[in-house]
Amino acid sequence: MSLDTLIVIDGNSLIHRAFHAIPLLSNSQGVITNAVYGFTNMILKVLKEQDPGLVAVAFDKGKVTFRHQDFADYKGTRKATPDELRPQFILAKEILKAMRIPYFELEGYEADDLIGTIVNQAEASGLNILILTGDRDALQLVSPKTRVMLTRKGITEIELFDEGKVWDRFGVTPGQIVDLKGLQGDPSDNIPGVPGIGEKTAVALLKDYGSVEGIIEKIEHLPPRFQKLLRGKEDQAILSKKLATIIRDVPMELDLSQCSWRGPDHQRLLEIFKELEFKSLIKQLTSEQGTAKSSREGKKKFESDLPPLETYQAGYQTVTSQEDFDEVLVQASHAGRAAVFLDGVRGKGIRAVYLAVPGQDVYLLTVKPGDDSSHGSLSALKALCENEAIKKYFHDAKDAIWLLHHHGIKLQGLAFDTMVAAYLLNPAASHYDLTDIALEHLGIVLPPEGETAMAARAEAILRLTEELFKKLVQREEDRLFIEVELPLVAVLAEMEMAGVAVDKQELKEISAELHHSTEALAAKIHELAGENFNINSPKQLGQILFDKLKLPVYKKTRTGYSTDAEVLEKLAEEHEIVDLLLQYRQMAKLKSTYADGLAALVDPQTGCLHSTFHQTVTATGRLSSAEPNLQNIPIRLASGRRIRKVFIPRQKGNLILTADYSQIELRILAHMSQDKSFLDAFRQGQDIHTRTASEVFGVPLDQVTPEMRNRAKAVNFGIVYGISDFGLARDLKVSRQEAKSYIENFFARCPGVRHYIDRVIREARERGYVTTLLNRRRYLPELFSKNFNIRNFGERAAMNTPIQGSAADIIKLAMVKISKELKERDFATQMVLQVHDELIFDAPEAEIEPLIVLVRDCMQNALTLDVPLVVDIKLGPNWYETKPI
DNA sequence: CGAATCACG
DNA sequence: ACGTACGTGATTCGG
Repeated sequence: MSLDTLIVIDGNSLIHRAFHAIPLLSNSQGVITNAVYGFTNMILKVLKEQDPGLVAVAFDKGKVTFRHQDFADYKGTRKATPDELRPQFILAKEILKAMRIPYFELEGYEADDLIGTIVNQAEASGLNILILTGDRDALQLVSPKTRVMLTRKGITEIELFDEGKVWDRFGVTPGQIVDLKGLQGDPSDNIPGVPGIGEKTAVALLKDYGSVEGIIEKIEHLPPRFQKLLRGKEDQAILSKKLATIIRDVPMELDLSQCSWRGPDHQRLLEIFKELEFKSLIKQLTSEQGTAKSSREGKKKFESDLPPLETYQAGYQTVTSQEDFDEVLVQASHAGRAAVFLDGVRGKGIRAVYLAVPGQDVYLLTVKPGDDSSHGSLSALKALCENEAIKKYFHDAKDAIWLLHHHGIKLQGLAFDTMVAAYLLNPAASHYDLTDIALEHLGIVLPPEGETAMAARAEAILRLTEELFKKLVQREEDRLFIEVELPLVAVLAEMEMAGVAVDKQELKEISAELHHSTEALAAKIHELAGENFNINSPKQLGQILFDKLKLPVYKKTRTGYSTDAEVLEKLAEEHEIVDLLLQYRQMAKLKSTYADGLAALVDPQTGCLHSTFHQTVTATGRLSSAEPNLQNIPIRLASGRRIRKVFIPRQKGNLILTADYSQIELRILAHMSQDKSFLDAFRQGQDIHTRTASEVFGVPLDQVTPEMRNRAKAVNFGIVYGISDFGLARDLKVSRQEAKSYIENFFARCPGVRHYIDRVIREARERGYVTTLLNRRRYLPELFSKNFNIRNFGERAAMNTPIQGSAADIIKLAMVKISKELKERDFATQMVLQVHDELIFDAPEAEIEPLIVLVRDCMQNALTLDVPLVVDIKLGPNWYETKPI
């Protein structure tokens, strides 16, 4: 803590900087907060780092300053303050009040001048001064006692200027900064300076003559070309200097004791941060509170004279004896429900159990090392979790199931998952941390660490369960949650834990082969290039192709030449290296991502890959798969398809069975649009792409050529994605004109689809969201963007989400049904993977026949549409060799 | 840690 | 006149 340090902040400068550096953020009420967020963030950071004894902020006030009286065009190039920014000044001042930092403004003066005046007085008092600003003009105030912290590009980085640094950077003393500006001018303030004189000249002249006045006085001694530039511009130079000069004697009452800083009013600050939804700042504030206690002495005053932070605290009792465990169980049993927070790490086990029982305290059941589920707290946990009559609420129940599984406990009676519920309420969020959703839905701040914090989490899960369920009911998403998403949690957990068996030997062989192919290809590529370079580096590759070999540049990326497959294919005729590159890329991808990538993740215990299926990631309702991603195993090219050979049944006598929905998205489109042609095609069992070709090209079904069918297929895809002639043209490699005519023909023959698309977009604009067949909801704020591209994106997403999301609804429903049936009927078959429209099973040969009936029935009848749902089933000794039955 | 690239539905 | 398909995850490079 430096009691004799004063920090002076240029409020206007920082807020403007932040406004332009940060994209327009807003809270859920639509209040735009980007500038005030950046401003607050920066101030907090500096206060934390410098820990000053005194702080003050200065703002501009009034439209006309004395500078305008001298020079009407002063700041003439400045644009009016944007509408999004103006209200943020008020917010910033509110925050300053909460931080108990005084701010100054005076009619007719700029922030700079107030800063100059404050600095002058503070220097006289012997204080050390730090000025925080984005405005280089402030550098003129640098002195032995005063330094300037200048924000660099963006706002996160700060550069500290003392006298030496100013000299190093500009070649002048701080006092000469105004002379520099008088000569050079400043376009951003519309200060003219002397035309023709730039930084170099100005610095050289000042070195010799000291100041603008000095130069003018000795104008005769100057080299003729400088004389020419300066003659007649003397007044302009003097005026420019005056405009750039910060005045230091603004007539204001200033008592530096006003500026002494006692730290913020945490409670008020937290209120504002909550209102503005500054989650990261809230976290920062709360965690500082947590650590402040143990930190150095200077912080003590924070504790003594400030109210405690209003974080959410839950009372809790630590339970250790067997009698108490029993008592907790009785209470939970009596209540019929309990929220469970497990403190533990997947794969390592549970450290502690926190139970929130309605009407009771939170209970902490500590787990002693060596405890297992046969005695101690874990046996109580087992009794609780395996009792189906007691409803259990979790946040991220799938993770809990894994943790429980580690201790041999099988969860029964899962009744709520706050993470999944929060996802349904807003599938667009990037994450669903308990802390974040507690803040969003309950308005409480969870403390960051410690037993109290964990107890608070259990309590929060209990309260969130009530709140989120209420919201789901309001949205009519409660059935989707109860009947699909919640039971799916357990299904996914089981799939993950079972994993899919892998032929490690085969994987090794593939890797070795790919090693040889890539090495050989790389050697040839280097030879053709005439030098060795890193083929994996798009930058180096671009230099070889376009600088050295002079191949034509069709496409550039933001950072340089594009070298993607599309570009390389165009260049194939130009140079023989190109085809080798395409092959190399293919092989390298297969090796690193698949052969080696998968091998590294095989569980040595089980010989299986245990992917994680994420249920709260996509905006549309689909699942995603990670570590490894088993939803993008190659199939399109023969070379990659081989990878599927390594996915095998877990034991001898088992087979791989796959079941995929045929054209599910287009069937959903037919159902939702009620388009005559689409309904008819599916009801007749026609090939949908052939049917579309027949419509688009105006020929009978039996005269559709493969070429026509292919183009129609792309049109159908385009419809699902939110078509554009440009995209279709690129995909089909036909002219934009031609693509456009396909689309026009399509809509002419399928008016139901056009009307459907129009309706979806209209409703999305009216309501702000779109829905799926099972009422899954996605908000699309992009529809209201002023940015053309973002708005168009919103419209395409509005068309696509009901289709993609409904397909997700249907397969999820099928998964739940299948899993239930398999269990009830005691099948040994294991569902192992889901790939969006396909399910993969590892099944004993003896079960295949009934399994086919079961799977087909569950999938085709998951939901009744106005067209049939068709499922194709294949069977084989591995995922590669599955054949239609 | 973002950008580029490429694998899937 | 804008610049373009929708939804994901992994690897690699290089600032």
